[in-house]
Amino acid sequence: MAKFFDIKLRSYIFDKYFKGVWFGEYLENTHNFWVSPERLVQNNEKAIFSFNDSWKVNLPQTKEFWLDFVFGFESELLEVLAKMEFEWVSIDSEKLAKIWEEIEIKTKKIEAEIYEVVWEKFNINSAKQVQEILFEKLKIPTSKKIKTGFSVDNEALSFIAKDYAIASLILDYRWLQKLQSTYVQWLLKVINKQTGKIHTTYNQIKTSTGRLSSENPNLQNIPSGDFFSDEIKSCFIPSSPDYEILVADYSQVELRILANLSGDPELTNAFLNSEDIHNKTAKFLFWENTTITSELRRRAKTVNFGVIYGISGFGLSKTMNVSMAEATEYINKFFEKYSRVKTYYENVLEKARQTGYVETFFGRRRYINWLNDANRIIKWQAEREALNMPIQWTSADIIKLAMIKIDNFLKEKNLKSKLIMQVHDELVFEIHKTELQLVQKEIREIMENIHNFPIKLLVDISIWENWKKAKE
DNA sequence: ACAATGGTCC
DNA sequence: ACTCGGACCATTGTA
Repeated sequence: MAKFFDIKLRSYIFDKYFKGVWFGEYLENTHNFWVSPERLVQNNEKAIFSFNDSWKVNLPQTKEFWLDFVFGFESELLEVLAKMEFEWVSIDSEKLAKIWEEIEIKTKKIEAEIYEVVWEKFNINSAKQVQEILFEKLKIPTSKKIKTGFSVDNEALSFIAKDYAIASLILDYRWLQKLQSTYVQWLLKVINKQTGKIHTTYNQIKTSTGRLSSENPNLQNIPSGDFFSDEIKSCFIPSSPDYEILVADYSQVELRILANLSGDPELTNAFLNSEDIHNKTAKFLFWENTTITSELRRRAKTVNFGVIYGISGFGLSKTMNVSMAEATEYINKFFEKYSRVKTYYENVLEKARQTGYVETFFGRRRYINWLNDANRIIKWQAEREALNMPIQWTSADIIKLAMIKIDNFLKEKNLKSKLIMQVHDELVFEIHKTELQLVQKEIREIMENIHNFPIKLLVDISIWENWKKAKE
């Protein structure tokens, strides 16, 4: 284990991770660990587990992850995460309360409009009741079928919104309701009364792709992009007027990693020439259009991300709302243009079938079990995971390394600035105003040079008086 | 308590 | 028999 200089911090970490759950016997094929609720015994900096087979939990990590957890940089990251959690995040609760009021008023208004249209009161939050109103009472044509009838999700409602005002009203209502219940209300609830701050928990061991997760509250899915979302984000403030919020954001990190891993010349050139990668994809996907509108760029972006996520014609057609034939054509065009990506993917799968695992750029492994399964659905699922994992986990590793290095830097120089949040490819800091130049420069330096890739990593840095979304 | 549905983020 | 990777959370409705 890493040596923790602070006894309080150390006991916090042991509490958090090792009190109830520790790895005992590892079962190679299922990623299952036999664990026990027994206390851990602390002995010479080592956690020793007292066995008891009364519990079994399913943790997604492989044996390699746990080895790294103990001997590699995950243990150093543990300390950084604990410090972030200790610091907490300041929030402007008065402003948040005001937003709550505003949203409440708007919601009431839209609610009344909806009731007026249908001449009836019903619970708009209930999918079942919305189904009844739309499809039975108003006889609106249905689209997507689900288990219990016809879907009334965003996609289905958007589809009929141009003909039926009620659909767009419900969409508006839902959006506000979502913001209110999941974000504003939840944040207000978890603000600590004494400190006025919020306290999230970062989980290091819950995802199967090496990313962190955040809960109670989840700070990694705060919405952005529209008026109220930005209002909510602006409630995240520095802990004192001496600080400012710095957001450091890896630019297109997963596509850059894909370019580095595959060595595809087209992708590589695009990044070396600082082209807009989504525009580039759009240009040959929709070649018949001379100008690339923002809509076409958005669709090309979906294709680009689809490739990272392990593409399939069916899935892409669903997210892009096009026919399967059209989606398949986009995929074919993509692989035609970026042909080395295709070879790279084939090689990954080939190697995975032979060895049973895929690995990240830094050599971490994940064992994939169902690559030769007789059931096609299972097999394809395994293939998608196999293709996505090296990319997503490599980028997760990169930002984790950056967090450790930046923390070491701040510690060594005895600076006041602090890392306060992580959102997958984005780090959020509180920077003391006197340290602004120095720290900003160093953060960029560290993040961009985690590894000397042929295609450099790029970081966008922006400084705000509160937490706004950094530009894409 | 739990399943189904829906929605937000990278 | 109908799938794009990874997360967390709310509400309703059924058990």
